[in-house]
Order: sequence, then C-alpha cells, then structure tokens
Amino acid sequence: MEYTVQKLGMLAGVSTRTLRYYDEIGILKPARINSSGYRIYGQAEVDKLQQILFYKELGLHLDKIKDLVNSPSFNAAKALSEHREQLLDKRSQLDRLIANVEMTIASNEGRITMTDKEKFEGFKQKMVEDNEQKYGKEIRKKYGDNAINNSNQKVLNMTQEQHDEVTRLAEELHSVLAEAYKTGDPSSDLAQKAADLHKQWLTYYWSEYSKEAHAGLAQMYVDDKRFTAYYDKEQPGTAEFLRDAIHIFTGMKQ
Amino acid sequence: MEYTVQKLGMLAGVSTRTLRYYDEIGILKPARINSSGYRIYGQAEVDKLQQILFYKELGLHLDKIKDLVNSPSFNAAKALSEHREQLLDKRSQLDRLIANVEMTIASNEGRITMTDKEKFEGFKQKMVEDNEQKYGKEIRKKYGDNAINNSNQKVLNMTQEQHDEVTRLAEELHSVLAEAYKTGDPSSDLAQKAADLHKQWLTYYWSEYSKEAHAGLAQMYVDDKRFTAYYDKEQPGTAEFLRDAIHIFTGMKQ
DNA sequence: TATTGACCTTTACGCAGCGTAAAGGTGTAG
DNA sequence: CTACACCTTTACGCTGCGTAAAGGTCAATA
Repeated sequence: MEYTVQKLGMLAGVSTRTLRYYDEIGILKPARINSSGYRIYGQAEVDKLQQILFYKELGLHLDKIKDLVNSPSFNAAKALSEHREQLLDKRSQLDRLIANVEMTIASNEGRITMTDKEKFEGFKQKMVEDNEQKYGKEIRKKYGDNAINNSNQKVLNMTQEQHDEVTRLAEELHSVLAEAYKTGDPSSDLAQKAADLHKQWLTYYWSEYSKEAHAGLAQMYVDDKRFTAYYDKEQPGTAEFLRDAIHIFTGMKQ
Repeated sequence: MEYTVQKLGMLAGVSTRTLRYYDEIGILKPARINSSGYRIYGQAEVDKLQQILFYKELGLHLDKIKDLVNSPSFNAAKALSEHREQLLDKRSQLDRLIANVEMTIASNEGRITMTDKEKFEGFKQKMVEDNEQKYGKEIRKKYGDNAINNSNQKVLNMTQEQHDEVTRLAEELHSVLAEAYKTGDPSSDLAQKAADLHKQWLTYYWSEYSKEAHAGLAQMYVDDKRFTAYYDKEQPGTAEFLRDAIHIFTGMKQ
C-alpha cells in the first residue's frame, strides 16, 4: 500500500502541511519521490509516523522524537524518564498556579466594595502574599512538611475580619519596618518588633511555623528580585535589613 | 524615583528587551521620553509592572493582561475564573500524559530483551493500549466511575506473564478479526469471538467492565482517526466492523 | 480532446514572547 | 579626550505548524 501526503494525512489524522514539515526537518522522509515530484510513503513510513505521533502525544519535542525514531540505539528509557521528571515539575508548577489563581479569586470576591485604588493596592499586596505561598510551600517541602494544601485552605477559609486583620498586620509591619530601617540596626527593638510582626503575619498563611522556614523565607526576600523590588520600593536595602532582623529574631544565621 | 530600562529591569527582574517589547505592544508605556529618546519610568509604572508580572506568573497571556491592567473596569473575576478552568483542564491533560509515560517506561523495562523489531511492534501496540487507557478513562468518567487510577496501577503492576498474555490476546484478536472481516457479517460466530477476545483483552486494563463502556470504546474506534488508522491498516473498514460486532456482542446500539 | 476539479508542488509570511546581534547615539568618569 | 557603559531602533531566530499564493498533475467527464 502506497500513500500520497493527503492519503497518509487522512490515515493518521494529521495535516499535509505537517507531513511536509516532517519531511523538511528530516523526521519523516517519504519512501520515494515519483516522476512528478509527489511524496510517496510506504508501510514503513506509516509505522514510523505512528511512533512519532505517539511520542508527540507524550509531549516530547520533535528533535527528541527525531533522535528516538531515527536511531533505535538511542536510549529511549532515559529520554522517557527525563521527560517524566519534566512533566512532574510542570504539574507541581501548575498546582501552584491553580492555588494562586484560586486565592486571587477568593480575595477579590471577599473585597467587592473596594475602590479601584484599593483594588490595585490589594493586587500588589496579594502578589507578595502569593509569593509567600509559593515559596513558603517550597520551604516546607525542603523541610519535609507535606501538609501542602493546608495553607491554601487556610487562606481560602479566611473570614473577612481575618483578612482585614492580616491586611492591618501587613501595614503595621510596613511602617514599623520603615522606622526600624532608619536605625540601621537589625537587632534594635524596632527591627525585632518588625520581625515579630512578620511572624504573626506569616502564621496567617502557614499551618505550622518554624524558625528554619521563617529564616529561609527571609533569605528569599533578598534572593528573589520580585520580593526585593517590593520591599525595597521606598528604601533600597529594606529586604536585606528585614532578612537580618529575622535571622536575629529566629536565631538562625543559616 | 525614576528609572531607565535597565534600572527598572534590574528592579523587577526582567530584561530590557522585555520592557521594550511591553512598550511596543502597549502593555507598559514609559511615563515619558527624555530629550535623548530614553524611556523614563516612574513609580506608577513600577506598580503596573508588578501587576503585569503577577498575572504573568498566573500564566495569563499578554493580551489578556493588557485588558486587565489597562481597563480597571474589565471583569477581572471572570477572566480569572475562566483561566482557572483552563488550568484545571491542562492539569488533567498532564495527568494523563504522565500516566502514559509511566506506562511506557514500565513496559520497556519489562521487555529489555526485545529485539529492535519487537520493540517497535511493542510501541505500536502500546499506542493503542495507551489510547485505550486515555479514552477508557474518559468513558468511565462519563459513566460516573471515579476509580480513575486503578487501571494505570493495574498496568504498572502487570507481571511479565500477564504482559505476555495480553500481547497474545491482542494477536489472537488481530487474526480472528481479520478472518471475521472476510465474512462481512458482524453477527457471525467469528466476529462475536473477536468481540469476546476484545473484552478479555480490555479487562486487563479496566478495573471494572461494563457493556456501556465497551460499546462506547468501540464507537471511539470509528470516531478517532488514530484508532481507525491502527485497525484499518490492513483492511479498511475493520474498525467499523469491530464496532458493529461489539455493539451486537454487548447488546448496545447506543 | 478539452476542460474541470481535486490533487500535488515550492515559497513564504504569521503566531508569542522575547533572545540576540548589529549599527549607532549619549552620558560620565578618568 | 577617550573609554566605556549605557541608551536607541531595526531585524532575524526560535517551535510547529496554519494559511495563502502561484503553479504543475491526474482522473473523470462533456
């Protein structure tokens, strides 16, 4: 049985353009070219295309597939298990995304009467909160805490009063931190008060508090540009200052 | 505080190219252009960029983000909950992908001594098996079966002998079906034997057998081009013939 | 036999979100 | 006055094709 592009395309459920493209990049060449320049495929090409489509369904990129189908000696097992790792990473990334989106929706729903200005302030605040969530989870994974979904549940179940309280805490932290920063001393009373406020704020998001995780998050405030940008917005160096204060507060120098 | 492209880029952790691109597509325009043509951003632009990056983290496309940040009246809640649906779909797609990849790995590991030819045959067979998995799950969802992971576990736990048996069954089905097809009668003994073999084969993959699901799968053999391609490879019309036989076998006409 | 209409060919632009030159002007420190 | 680090615009490249456009080929029909 021989096939032209369209025949093969119909058979396999792909477009003729796809087949031409596969020819072009050398992933599936026709068995021969007839006198009119037509691409003619045979049974072997049908089988090969099946494999290609199978790997594509698994989400592999065409260049990887090319290696797989063109050299049978290629280590398929290794390629597949690497690919599996990537997929798992992708999924946990997706899980975080979904949690963040849900949190944002919940937050918005709870604050319907906000003015536009407040709304945007809320978004900004929310961004940092979301990042807390995200990195908080990573920290907890690092420290072996597996109650991953608790924090999200906690946020989603937060009442309006609790939400107001956490917002108030964030504002107080903000102003105390700004004052403390002027002293230049992370071990000062004000700075330590800021660290304590940060802890209180944090406990609204984390189901379990640990000094290690708190100190780790503080470090991330410095390492991650988005955090740094948020905290340093008015006074450059504030993120670093907060980290130092928290490290002293928790007694962790990492 | 005013920023040039690089300053703002450093602050927010994005490249200068990105900022120029955002200017180009009108998602984030600088506050003003100075006498030398430099882009100058102010505090408002910093804030807006934060929002943009936040939405980007949520996986929204730039044109959606543009709507969100440029018109505060835009229905953010709706956009977000639609986006949430998309993410959930994406995740279940990913779950299926991961299951398929794991099955393929497991299958490969169990058949290390295969010759290259057998390997490729195995891949082809695997393709249909995987599709069985995939659509089998969809059918079961349709019929309210929530034991989704059982089938995958079943395949992963399959012993070598079971794997051989299922392969043998597939081959027998193949030849019986080819013979039955010649009779042209889906109610013939041979055709009904083929349907029964198909049922036996199927029970290796599904934790629960139901006539409805079996009949539904048979219909998919006709509707989905990849199935059709596989079954019709030698005799066009075989998929349809098998469907008819199974519909008679199960007593379901849908 | 001529024509029609369904096929086939190559060439090439477009898509998202930038990365990465290239070619040139600007600002400031030594 | 010269480096040198910054800024600008223009434009090609990446993936995996979709979608014309401009033109040959093949089988059936008038």
